[in-house]
Amino acid sequence: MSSSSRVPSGVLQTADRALLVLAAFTEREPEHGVSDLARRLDLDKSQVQRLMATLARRDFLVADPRTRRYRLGPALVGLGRLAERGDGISTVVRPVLLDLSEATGESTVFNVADGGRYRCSVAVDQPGPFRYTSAVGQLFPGHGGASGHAIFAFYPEEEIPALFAPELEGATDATIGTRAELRRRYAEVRERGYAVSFGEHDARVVGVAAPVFAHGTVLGSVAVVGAAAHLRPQLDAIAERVVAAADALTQRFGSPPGAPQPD
Amino acid sequence: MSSSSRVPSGVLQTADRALLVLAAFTEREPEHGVSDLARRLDLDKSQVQRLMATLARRDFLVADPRTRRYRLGPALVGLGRLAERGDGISTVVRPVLLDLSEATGESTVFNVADGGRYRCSVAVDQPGPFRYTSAVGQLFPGHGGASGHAIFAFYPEEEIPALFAPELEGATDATIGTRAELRRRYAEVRERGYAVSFGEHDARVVGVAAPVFAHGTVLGSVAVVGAAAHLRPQLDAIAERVVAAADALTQRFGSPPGAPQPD
DNA sequence: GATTTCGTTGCGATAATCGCAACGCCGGTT
DNA sequence: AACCGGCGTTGCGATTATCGCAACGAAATC
Repeated sequence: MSSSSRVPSGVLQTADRALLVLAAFTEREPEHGVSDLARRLDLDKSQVQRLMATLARRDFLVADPRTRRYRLGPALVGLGRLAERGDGISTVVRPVLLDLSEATGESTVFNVADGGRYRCSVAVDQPGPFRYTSAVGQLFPGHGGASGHAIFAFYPEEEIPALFAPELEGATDATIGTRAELRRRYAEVRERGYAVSFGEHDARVVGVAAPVFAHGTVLGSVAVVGAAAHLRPQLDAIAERVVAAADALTQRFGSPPGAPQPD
Repeated sequence: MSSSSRVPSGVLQTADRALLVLAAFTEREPEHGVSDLARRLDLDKSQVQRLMATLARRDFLVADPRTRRYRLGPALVGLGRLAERGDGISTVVRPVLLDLSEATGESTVFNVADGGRYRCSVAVDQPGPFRYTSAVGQLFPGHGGASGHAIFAFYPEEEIPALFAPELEGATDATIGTRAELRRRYAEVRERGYAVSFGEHDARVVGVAAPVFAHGTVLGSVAVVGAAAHLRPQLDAIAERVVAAADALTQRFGSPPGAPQPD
């Protein structure tokens, strides 16, 4: 063993290390060499080489023959989509939403980015004066709503126009505001860490949303949606809870670089 | 079994089996119990249980506490998206497209489903009379084009209306034809196994596309796009090649149910 | 052209894994 | 109710796959 890596008994070390190798790939570092990763994971070169070869054989990784470095492979694409579609996610997300819903007394949603739009993935409805019931699976245009802002504010700025292009044709400026205004709102959201929408659809409905990241990119957002009268007075406290919930999910969807999973 | 499973030296058995466990999940069978999988993979219950526990600890699987069965977990979502974004995929796809492009003398594209649309993922341009140059990253409405038909013809029929809803509002019937006609075309595509579009965008451009599957769902499609004068005379031969290329990619993105990966 | 760094492979000691068996538990059946 | 079958889980010893070291050739760097 290296040092403190006591595996909690019943965990297969070799398989676990293979998962650590996969988790090492992020948006900022999408490719790794063998020695590279060996140092980072504090494992022997030979071990990492064999792990990566094993992963590559099943197309979980692919080796760029030119650079001899590895990238995430096609096998993960299909699995990722299947994971997204199935309700394994809701098993993880729902408890978090339930907590948030209970703490705030309002409905909560988990939305995931989908092209330039976002899709309602998991929803917890809180019976209240304005029953805002979200339809799981429904697609929303990305440029609107607190959820949309919380997601796309963290996209690379140059990708935004292409993503929104299909929606923006034919949309009036009144619907989405000018590009410049959208960019300004995104800057605000990035600074605060969460987005607030005051009744873009319905004046009495307020949304508060925070981004969920995975491996360095925005994956989706957690939102509280409820009556303006309820939410406005305690906006700061609620925003804090929303951000906390989103951060908790970020941990589950892919640990941020440098923070190993707890034992 | 232990007799014939000679691992090709340099492959870590335990890690490899963990990948086999992941690959066992499909659209048709999105959840598995321990004994269930143990039988299917011909491994001991205890071994599979430890594998799944290891995967679950890193959130690659999640256990439904009620049923005690496992589903694909959130960690795969982030990885899948990252794999889709990075160009590890093109490392695998490009050689296939190059072959197809060389064999047909036309441009080839690999498109992936994205919401109700599809996005150009990898493109190989063949210089010709009509240089049809595809922009990687570009989004197209799902109801059009051979690529779109090859993809969405294999979607569950009940999902189609919701997926296309945002595009269909404001679109004229002339653009997409009636719903009934679309459904009829999809039936054709499913029967043949590939889709042909005769100049929907440009009368001189013909597209031939076949679906790529992963774990039981359509992931995207491979298409040949070229001058009608070239393609029409040899449509059958080209379609056969397109289907072969798509099937080859299906193998790499996730082996279809029942067909284990070769050693 | 020298030198470092890389990815890969061989091999023996070692520790992790494997398979068996037993356990407690739940759900359906008798 | 008692029974039974199947489930997921755990302990444990023999075995075997794994690990770390060292060496190798090739490629990149200076």
